[in-house]
Amino acid sequence: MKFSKATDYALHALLYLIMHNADTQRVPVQELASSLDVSATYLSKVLTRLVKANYITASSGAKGGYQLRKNWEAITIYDIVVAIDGEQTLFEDSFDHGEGCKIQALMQEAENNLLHSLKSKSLKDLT
Amino acid sequence: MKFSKATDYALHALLYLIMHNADTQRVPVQELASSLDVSATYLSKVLTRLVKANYITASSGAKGGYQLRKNWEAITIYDIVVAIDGEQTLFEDSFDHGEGCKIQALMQEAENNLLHSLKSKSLKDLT
DNA sequence: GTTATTATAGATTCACAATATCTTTAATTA
DNA sequence: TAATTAAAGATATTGTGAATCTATAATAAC
Repeated sequence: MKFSKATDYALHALLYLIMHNADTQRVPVQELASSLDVSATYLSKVLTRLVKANYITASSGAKGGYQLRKNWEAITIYDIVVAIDGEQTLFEDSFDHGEGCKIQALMQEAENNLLHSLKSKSLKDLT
Repeated sequence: MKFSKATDYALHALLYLIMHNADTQRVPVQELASSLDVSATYLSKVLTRLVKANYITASSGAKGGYQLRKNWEAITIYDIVVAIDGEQTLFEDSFDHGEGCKIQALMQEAENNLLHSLKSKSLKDLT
């Protein structure tokens, strides 16, 4: 019952981009990695998922790096979590008790409260 | 970002106890394990945590087994989760950004919504 | 008391996924 | 062409949940 480190890395990297006006500038992963004091190649792997999901852009070559998209403020925390960790549900019931399983219903409701909260917050709220 | 199987096992074992009037009768782990089709020794380890936390009782020897306590209806799902998985927080921030870290605040709030929901449901809601 | 039954504890193994590193390749700029 | 940077692939490392096995302790029935 934990979020992944990768999600933590992603959120903090995004925060760095936001704080450094990276909607107009590009930031190489080296800079991000040393700022967070984590492995650059691993962080790169994480950020690539955000690129794939179209939440940030990346460009190779000199003066390249990662960059926020224009609409970055609207991206929700939920979006980031899903892009990194996937959509796996928090509670996987090993027992198939069918529709009426109250345990599953109950856990599902709790999880929905979490997800709803994550959906209600966006990157704008980090500023 | 998942609950443990152990919690799943525990909840379903409790449900079995509830459904079999185990507030007056004792149910050996063998019966529970075969009902859920899981390892008996492992399930025993899980249930022992509930015993330690005083949510159920156990007695050794012939005619022994696990039994609900009188006040079982008031036990919340949160209680069970904590007894099994511990109180570890869902989001462990690797970066110490101090009090003002908005990422942490935000994730904490989302997590609180989950926990509040788990606290608002009790074993009585499984009946 | 003896035997059978049951939970508990300890040690250990197993399996798998997250995390991390290394190396190569592709893209881009100067 | 040379330098810089992201992406991809392969592989290693690690941590830990899950599970098993064995031994011990407690209890009931006889």
